[in-house]
Amino acid sequence: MAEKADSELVRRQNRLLVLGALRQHGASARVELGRLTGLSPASITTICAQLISEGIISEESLPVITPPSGKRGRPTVRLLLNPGAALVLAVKISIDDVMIVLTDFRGETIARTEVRLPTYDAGRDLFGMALADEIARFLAAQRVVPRKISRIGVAIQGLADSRSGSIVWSPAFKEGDIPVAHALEERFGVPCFVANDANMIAEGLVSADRVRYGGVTAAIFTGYGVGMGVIINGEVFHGATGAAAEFGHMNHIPDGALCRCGKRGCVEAYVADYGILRHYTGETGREAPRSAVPESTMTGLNQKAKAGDVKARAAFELAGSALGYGIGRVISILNPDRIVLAGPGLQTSELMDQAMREALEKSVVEVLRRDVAIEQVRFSDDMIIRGTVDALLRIIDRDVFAIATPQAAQALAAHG
Amino acid sequence: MAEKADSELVRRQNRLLVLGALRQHGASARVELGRLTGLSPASITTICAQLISEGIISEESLPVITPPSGKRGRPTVRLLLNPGAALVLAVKISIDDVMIVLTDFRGETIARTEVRLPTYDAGRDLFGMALADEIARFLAAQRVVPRKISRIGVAIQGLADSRSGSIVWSPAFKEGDIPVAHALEERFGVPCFVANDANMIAEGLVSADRVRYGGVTAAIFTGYGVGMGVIINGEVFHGATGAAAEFGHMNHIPDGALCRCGKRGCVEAYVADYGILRHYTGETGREAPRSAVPESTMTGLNQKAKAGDVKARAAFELAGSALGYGIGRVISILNPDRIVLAGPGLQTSELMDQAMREALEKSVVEVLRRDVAIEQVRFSDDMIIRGTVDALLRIIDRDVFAIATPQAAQALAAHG
DNA sequence: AGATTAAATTTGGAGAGCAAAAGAAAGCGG
DNA sequence: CCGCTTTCTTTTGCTCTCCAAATTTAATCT
Repeated sequence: MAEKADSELVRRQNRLLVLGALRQHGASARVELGRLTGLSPASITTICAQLISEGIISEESLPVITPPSGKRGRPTVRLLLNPGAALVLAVKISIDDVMIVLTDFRGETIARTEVRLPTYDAGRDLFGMALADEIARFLAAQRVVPRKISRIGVAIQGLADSRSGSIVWSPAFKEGDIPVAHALEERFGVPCFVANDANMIAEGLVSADRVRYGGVTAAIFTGYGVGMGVIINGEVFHGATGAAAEFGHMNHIPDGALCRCGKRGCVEAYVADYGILRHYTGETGREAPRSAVPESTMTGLNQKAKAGDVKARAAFELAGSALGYGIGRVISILNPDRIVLAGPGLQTSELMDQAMREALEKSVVEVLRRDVAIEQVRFSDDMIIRGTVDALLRIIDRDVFAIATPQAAQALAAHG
Repeated sequence: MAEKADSELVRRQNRLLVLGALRQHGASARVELGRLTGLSPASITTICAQLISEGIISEESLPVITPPSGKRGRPTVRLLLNPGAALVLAVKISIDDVMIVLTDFRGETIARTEVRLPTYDAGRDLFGMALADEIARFLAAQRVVPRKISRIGVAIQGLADSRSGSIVWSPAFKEGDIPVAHALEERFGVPCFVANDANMIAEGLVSADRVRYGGVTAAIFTGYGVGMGVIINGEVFHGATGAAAEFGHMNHIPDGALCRCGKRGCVEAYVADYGILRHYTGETGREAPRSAVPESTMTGLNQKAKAGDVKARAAFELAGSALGYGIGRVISILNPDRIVLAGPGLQTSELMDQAMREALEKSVVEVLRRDVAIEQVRFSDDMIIRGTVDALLRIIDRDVFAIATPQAAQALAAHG
């Protein structure tokens, strides 16, 4: 059942509203915050005074000589998130590679690094320590005291367990069930989460456009792997254990092509780069390659298809069809109002796009399809880190700064 | 973004908490409500006094001569939902058949009727009126003034559109897009919703056991059709338009068996009674039968399978396999912590159950399956109406009675 | 009958938001 | 140049909420 409500909850909620408005709209005057949140000027004044006294936001310092604004009335004083209020650390783990990004409370990047770190052959018990070492080295180089970090978020390909903070299964690791969050929390004394990379991209989408992606959206990403993030009422849906939206490993054809996960017939085994390539060369039964397929290979294959190569065309059509059936199954279960497709594959191959739409028409009744907007979005690798940062900042807003500190409230009351 | 919070929201939330506690635990004393809701005795007193003055709840009237309770201290005064606070009307539409149930605010049935009403050949424009006529007749017979009804809920097989309140597609109707809610709202001046029957059963499950079904649960119902209801954080998930969880019409095999919906390869075309029967007789390409398969037919088929009939065994195994692959796909997308299976098919056929589990093992990696509890629940036809009533009452609690009427508050303040 | 126990209510206070009034800081206009 | 207007912000006074603590109520126990 829901929580009981009291005045503390009211304050928490309204502080969150103010922080959210500032995050979404950038520097804003108090009147503007009033409009955005629906709160009265009086309440906005009180809440902002408290947030300022806590160092979470600050008034914009105007230049000494104010230029004529051309507007009458008392000039607005814009408020902005205080960059130094918190630091967050976003980590993206790929095969034998780690990207670490440090941002301030506004989400501006302070420093970033990408380093080689063995993952595939890393032992279950040692990886967390190795990652912590790498992060510690990065922080030391940046002269940042670990304690100053407020949250750490780790994005991975594959299955994450949000409860235990571990990597359940990932193509980047030979072993499974690798604990990560606990090791980082121990080392740095900071809460840490582990999540699927596609879910993090979805976090980024919500942050970028709350209106567009605020309903029920399924965002599907194709490339070397296939991932999905599901947004329900503006919140990324993680499922019971954090493994929701495993679109890539949803079965497409019983006893079908072998997938990296060891099962047969997964969507990924048809739609991912390596799947398309395998179907072209005709070796679908073999284990998938470990290393990524070079982009040039896929571009080349695409050109062959365009030139009329029958085998290449068949491979792309098979991929498009699998994707279409997969999307159809997602529509049947989730009834989304929007499907976002991102990934190099679709953008380059009309063949695949067409096969996808045909499969959708064949497998889903029109009445279920008719209200779903399907759109393509440009994908960049940076979206994963970006989304992880967005998720981290949202967590801090909600779990840390929305909660009023009694000291600040009292201090404010004492010498108003 | 979320709503702003104020004292009115606090009251609303806490009143809802009290109503919810009374609904779930039945008659309870004020102390008990305090324990259940986490509210202080003082607040409980105030809230209950207001709810009583509004006629929503009432104190239990004790017998004139109180028997010795054996307990010291001031005796508890139990509070209970006032049955007469509201009336709700739950309607279940099947092929050429309508069930109407009138219940009080506690959910106790006041009257019920089941009448023949042509649906399959009903015109799109006339059905709403015809249904309204039938309801009006029922209410007249019960001497209930339509205005006394607070909400109407209509459960249907097939696709409902919650926004327009219409039946988008249903096996009970030849035509599609049949408006229903609007006609009833016009006639009776009462808000009305239209929803899928499986979603209503899911509502019933949540009401019956909030703890068990409070996480992410997918409840799948097999029988003449195949349906699913998805529960996320204790709320039934309806999707963008109210058509979520269309498990039965999710594709299983591309270009597979013909389904009632006109597409090929839907789960239902393999798992529903008529699907199993067709596969036994070998006529999977034909249009599905309109009328329901008699239970005796399925029991007979089951016995044949047990006796070793190869074709019967194959039909059940095919059904179980389709169900297993379907469940696997649901697990991949939703990552539920619980799957509930209900329906005569599974309970009677171990063959089907076994094939289902084998398909699940073949199509979903162990790490995704391991945390999902799969349980069987006895299904009764009454669950649909029961769940619709539960949904209606929850709506009334939240949207009507949780909102404090200013008059009542003032009246209370005026003469203590 | 008085003591004990437990439920419910009353009282007084704190914190929240809001409407209305007041204050602050700019441009405008004679 | 100085008052007027405009607009943003703060202050004031009020109401609403919940809660802790004290009080009242109504039973049993001794």
